[in-house]
Amino acid sequence: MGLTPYKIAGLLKQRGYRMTLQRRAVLDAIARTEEYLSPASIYEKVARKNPGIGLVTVYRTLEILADLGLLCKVHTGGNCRGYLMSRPSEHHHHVVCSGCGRVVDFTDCVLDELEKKLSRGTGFKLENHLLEFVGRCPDCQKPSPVPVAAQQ
Amino acid sequence: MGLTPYKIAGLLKQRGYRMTLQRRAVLDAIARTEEYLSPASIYEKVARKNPGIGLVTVYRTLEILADLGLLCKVHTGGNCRGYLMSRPSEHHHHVVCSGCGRVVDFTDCVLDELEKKLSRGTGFKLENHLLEFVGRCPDCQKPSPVPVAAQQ
DNA sequence: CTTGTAATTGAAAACATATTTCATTTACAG
DNA sequence: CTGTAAATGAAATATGTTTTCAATTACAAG
Repeated sequence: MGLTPYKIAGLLKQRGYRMTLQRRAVLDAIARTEEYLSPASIYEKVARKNPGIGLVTVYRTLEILADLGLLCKVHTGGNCRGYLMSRPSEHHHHVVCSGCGRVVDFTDCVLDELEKKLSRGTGFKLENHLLEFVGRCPDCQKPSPVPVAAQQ
Repeated sequence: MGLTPYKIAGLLKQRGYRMTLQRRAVLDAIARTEEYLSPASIYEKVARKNPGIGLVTVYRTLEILADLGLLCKVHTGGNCRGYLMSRPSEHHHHVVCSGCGRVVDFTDCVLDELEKKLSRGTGFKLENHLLEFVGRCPDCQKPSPVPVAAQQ
């Protein structure tokens, strides 16, 4: 499986960033979570164990992690600002649970053929794409779902 | 082609909504535009011809239009709050220009097979998906691009 | 063409979210 | 240890969206 918080610590240092208690806490919170999280919920999670940490620090840490390519964004959940630790570092997409926010990755992206066709058809020079599936995870399909965590 | 502002006026009435000058203006602004627009840029566009209109009214109108399924959202542009008049009413996706925001629709969505596979593989009951391509439209590929309009 | 009324509007305030500023603290190289 | 550049937190600011409420308006019914 992917990057442990420990490995990431090294990565940060390599890039000239320092490893602080606060960054460690943010990393831990995201890494140990299967759902995507909003900045506010990351802050909440982190502040529970580290009272005194500033929301600003969470935002700044998120910016750095995103910059290093360690975070994925989830759009299909409400506010388009859901963050998630990047599991596979190669090209991948997400299946997101509309109940609990849990995210599963998949790497078999079948869009190459369509992309070529669209490029020919529209004249666009395609650079990127966004693909997410939304549905109910097995747990949330049960009568009394036991969600990983209530997602706003 | 799709829905004219005129037809939409009828649709609004059918649903118990009234047709006001302000809603008309918002509809016109969106319908005559090829790019996706943010609430703020819609307001700006509308206010140019209708000074005195409130930004609140734009938000409320957008909510109604979205509720009626007449608007599409664009995520790939900066803020995930880009709105666009829904052209084909059937299932479709977008190709978005990263230069000018122009949007082209396509209806051949090739995700059925992948969806089935993912559903089997993950146990998720899939409900929906989000697919957008981003690239440069022919105009914006030119040395001195002549974008439809500068996007925020 | 009136008239009554419920829907709609705009201004201001409230709320939510995100970023900047700056003095203080801290990680860590030397 | 120590010096210093990086990082932090509080407060202020900025940006985006929603709520509240009195005044206005669309339009159905007479």
